[in-house]
Amino acid sequence: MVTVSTSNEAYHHGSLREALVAAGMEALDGLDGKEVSLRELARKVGVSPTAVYRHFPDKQALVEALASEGLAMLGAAQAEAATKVGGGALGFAETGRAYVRFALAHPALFRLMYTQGNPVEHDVSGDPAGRLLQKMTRELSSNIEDADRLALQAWSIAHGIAMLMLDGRIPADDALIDRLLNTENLFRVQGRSSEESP
Amino acid sequence: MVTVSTSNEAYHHGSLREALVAAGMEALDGLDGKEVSLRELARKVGVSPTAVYRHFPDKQALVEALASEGLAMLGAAQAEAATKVGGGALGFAETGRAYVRFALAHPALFRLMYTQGNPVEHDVSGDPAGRLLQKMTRELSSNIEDADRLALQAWSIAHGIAMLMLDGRIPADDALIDRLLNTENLFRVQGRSSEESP
DNA sequence: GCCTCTATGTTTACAGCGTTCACTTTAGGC
DNA sequence: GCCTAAAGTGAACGCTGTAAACATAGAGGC
Repeated sequence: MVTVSTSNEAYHHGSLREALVAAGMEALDGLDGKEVSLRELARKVGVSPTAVYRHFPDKQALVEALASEGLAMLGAAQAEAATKVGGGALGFAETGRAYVRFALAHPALFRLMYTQGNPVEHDVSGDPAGRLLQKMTRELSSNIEDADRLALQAWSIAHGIAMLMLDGRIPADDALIDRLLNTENLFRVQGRSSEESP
Repeated sequence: MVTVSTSNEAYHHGSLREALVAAGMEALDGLDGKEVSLRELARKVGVSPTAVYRHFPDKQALVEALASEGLAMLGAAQAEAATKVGGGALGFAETGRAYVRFALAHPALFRLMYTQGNPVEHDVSGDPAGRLLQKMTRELSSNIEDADRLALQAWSIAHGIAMLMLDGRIPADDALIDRLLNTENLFRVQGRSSEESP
């Protein structure tokens, strides 16, 4: 039973949707492997399973609501991390760390955000974290093309680290995050690879 | 109904396990979002659902069998791609491309390999793709520490690109794969970031 | 050549899931 | 104060993974 913020049992008053999302976010903290169940959330909120369908067309829609809530949280965490060090290139690096740390702090939510969430299909407008990333890289780069490339690369690295750590492929170690996010060494290898090309 | 390789209906003869895995691999091609069902595989093979439990303790074990089959396929694809260009640094770069291409070619299998598969928990011995990666990076680097760092970074980038493309966050475009895997530009930004640090 | 034992299958059953349909309750506008 | 539309309920369907009891087939020992 989740105690909804204001009036305790004031359903039939429009708060069910928010209560479900709140219960969902709460349920997502603590279970990583298993996925959240619609009936379980209904139970937690004290309502019959079918009541959910008055507020969401199906489970997918409920899950997407959780996903976009998560994206907002992530965006906020990144923005805070960036401004705390004064923005700029240093702030940009900090958003990467914040990204991975967020994933480790909320494994189930993070997974859900990217596997279930509305795909945003190459449009960044509905994704606060994506918007911030685009803004920062465009400030750092001289032209938009470079900026967008950098944005996708940075995103890929951070996302890869996060996922591999969540999946237990790489130790979920804070120092390792820093070591991997620092990509100075990659230049050498890339250069060598170019030398060998005909 | 999947037609198992040798004798058509020679169950009760030890081929059920292989038939199930084959049916699983077949089922995984063609469905991305949904996950494979134990009962469905049993149906495809023409056997009752509970027969599966004579060969796998539970569904997870069956899924892990599929995962390790997938890891073997990936390792083979990468090795082939690397040798085709003559190995070396160029071959190393090629394994990255092969990794992402494999993910795009077998989305459901790839997801399953990394989210469900036996975590290998930081031990690379049961993972052919991981072994190859370790071998190549150690050949490319002067010391083991640099090599392992490079390995994890390269893995992270490729994995991030693959996942973001599978999840529809980034266009699944072949040219984009190359653009993102080429990380020469990252050096500049990283350098700037260092300048600003106190 | 028969008998038995074990590996491999089947049947039935249970609890949980998402979802549909028909129904009831409730709150608010006239 | 009624009436209507919104919101929640209950029963049911087909699906899932899994457990327990039972059936059968084939190999090995005699």
